[in-house]
Amino acid sequence: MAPTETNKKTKYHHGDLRQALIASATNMVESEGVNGLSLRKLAEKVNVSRTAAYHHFKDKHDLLCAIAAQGFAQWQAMAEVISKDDSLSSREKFKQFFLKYIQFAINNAAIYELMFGHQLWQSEGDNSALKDVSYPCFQYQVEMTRLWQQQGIFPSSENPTRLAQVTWATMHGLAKLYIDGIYTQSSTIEDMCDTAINLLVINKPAN
Amino acid sequence: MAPTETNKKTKYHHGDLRQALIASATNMVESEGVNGLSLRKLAEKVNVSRTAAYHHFKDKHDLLCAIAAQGFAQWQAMAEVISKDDSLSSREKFKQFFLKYIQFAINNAAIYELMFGHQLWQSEGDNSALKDVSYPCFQYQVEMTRLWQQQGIFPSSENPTRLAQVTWATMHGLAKLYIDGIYTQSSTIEDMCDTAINLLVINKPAN
DNA sequence: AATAAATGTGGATATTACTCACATATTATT
DNA sequence: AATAATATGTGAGTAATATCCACATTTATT
Repeated sequence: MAPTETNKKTKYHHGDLRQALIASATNMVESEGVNGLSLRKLAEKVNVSRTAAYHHFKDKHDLLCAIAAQGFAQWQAMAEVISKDDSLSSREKFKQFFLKYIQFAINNAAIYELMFGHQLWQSEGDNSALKDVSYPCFQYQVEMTRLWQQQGIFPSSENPTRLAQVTWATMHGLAKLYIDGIYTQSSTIEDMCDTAINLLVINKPAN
Repeated sequence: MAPTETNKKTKYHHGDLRQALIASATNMVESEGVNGLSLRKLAEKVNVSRTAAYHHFKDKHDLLCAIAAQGFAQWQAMAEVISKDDSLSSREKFKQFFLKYIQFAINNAAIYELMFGHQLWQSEGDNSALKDVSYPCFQYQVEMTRLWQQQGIFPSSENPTRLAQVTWATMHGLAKLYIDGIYTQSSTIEDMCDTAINLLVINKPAN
């Protein structure tokens, strides 16, 4: 997309307002939190009228869903990198998976809140866009869990979906614990992860 | 309805407006979610002026903190009942603790969201009232964890605080998973809890 | 070129949290 | 008991917000 527009100073149409809105909104959410995002301030920042966004997103909820969906895509990409890294043993892959998840959540705290918060999931609005991207994301983790069971890292007696849910729950709980500062101080996050992994994983038999 | 208002003398002062506000606000949060609570509608419901609440709570945030604090007190009471029940073995106590926690979260979903959500914890406002009640609550769990370690339910090699953090994280993650309907269907909550407990606890040695 | 569709604009509305000046009830002090 | 201080109520008003509406301009389709 490089039409002859460079010489035009003020063009009526933006060019790619939708992407500009998502990008700028993501920034605002990251820097000021979810509640720091208002459509008016957003419009100001993108130099566009207050109501322009409504031609690209049904409402604020819809815009937030788009931001969260982007977050899921990012995490999915990271997970695939770990999964396909042949230099790692299965055991190391799980550990990396766990640690990178926490790291991702911490580095994108406000986006993470959006991805997994009640604001979008519990809303009555249409969050199918969110589910469409998050569900395969979780299914991917189920598949990895299945492999980990075969490698003896998790008990093969358990249902892989349940196992994936429990490991995700633990990761999610730790991430929230850290991000919101509940029951914890920031210095202990590594210890917490170590303890969690020790508990969840079947210990390698001493040989 | 339709009370004879002619002979009824409406008092200028309410009597115990603070408690009435907390109670009614709790109801509104439970039935319509956190975002369903507006101070105006609340004032209407309690039959009081829009601004009356500001004599009892600094702002909306302050009122929400009071609701959440009440939630912590309730859970603390439930935890103590389990802990002091002599008819339960230590192992059964942990299981009960885990299951009752999830049950509490599900039965009070909106309040639970308030208790552990970013809205109050991440805010810049004063949430010391919240921390004052939630911190002892967690310390209690640490003490119980210490005992469970002595009973061989958790590895004694781990730091009890870390263990309590990890078990709380798992419980919290499962509760959120269920409540928000992320990655899960409601029918599998019991299986998920079973799997979680199996993973976290040291298996009783076959005898 | 004509027309339709997409994408922009400013004006308007309803809801919201919150502030302010003031009214009335309760209590503490004399 | 009288009075002062304090607690607790009221209504008017403000600023911010999400969203709707009628209309303007640009782009795509025929």
